[in-house]
Amino acid sequence: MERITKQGTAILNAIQKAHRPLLAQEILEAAASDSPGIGQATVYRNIKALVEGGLLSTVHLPGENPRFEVAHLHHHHHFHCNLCNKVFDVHDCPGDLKQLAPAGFQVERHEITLYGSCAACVK
Amino acid sequence: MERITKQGTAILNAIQKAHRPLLAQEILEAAASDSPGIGQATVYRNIKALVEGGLLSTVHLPGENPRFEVAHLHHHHHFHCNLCNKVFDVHDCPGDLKQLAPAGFQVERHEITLYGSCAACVK
DNA sequence: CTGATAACGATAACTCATTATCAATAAACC
DNA sequence: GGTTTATTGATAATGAGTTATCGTTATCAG
Repeated sequence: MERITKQGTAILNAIQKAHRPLLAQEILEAAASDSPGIGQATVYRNIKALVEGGLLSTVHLPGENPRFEVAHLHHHHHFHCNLCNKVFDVHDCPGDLKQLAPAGFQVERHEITLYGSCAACVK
Repeated sequence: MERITKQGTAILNAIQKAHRPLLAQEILEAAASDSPGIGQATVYRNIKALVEGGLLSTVHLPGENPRFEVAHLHHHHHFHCNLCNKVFDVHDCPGDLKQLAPAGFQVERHEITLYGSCAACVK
């Protein structure tokens, strides 16, 4: 990705504007409004390059395809809306969960996924 | 699954003895010690029937293939060992996490995955 | 403006888990 | 034990997501 292209700009823009992790499919749809006719191969190519370049991070939720969001270093979690299936960042965290693990287990990291209805769907 | 077969018994036995969620591949390997030469199609067939029959529950962890464990009703979480890649049940829970979500979001459920080293790998 | 070539789009190919097919085997009722 | 047929095992097929291919297009350095 040495050159600046309309498609690449549309992809990065779509992800930056979303403020939430997007599926490859969602990125394609969002980027298509800026760059009509954009191909899915282009989306995958650009995502891959952006992840490898450290600009994006990959978000895995249980039983879901990977989503992508702008890499931000601070620890956070995710909320999956059961109605619209969108995923949102949750910036709060219950903190240390080491004490949950059985004796003898060393906890290095944790992932929390909340499920329910997002603000837009509750209305 | 109207008949009791050596393979079916080996599969259910393997899962019951594991006391942790197993991948289809792990079930195949464990059942093979009771029933050598057991085929993977048989494992998938039996797993499917056991899940549909309510005896097994499916465990999805982020970015992982489904695992299967004996269905038990109580709320619990999971621990994924980074070294041996086995998954263990975590029977403790921090409790209500509704307050983590942004304002306007309704939390119905949560999933927690802990990552680190299991007791066997720590030694 | 022009040439070199990176990136694109369409589509074929690939990966990997899972499911379907089907002849052979083995439960279970007689 | 014999018969029926559910189940098995080997393997082909499937499905969904992702990646490779390749001719075409468009970026950008000169």
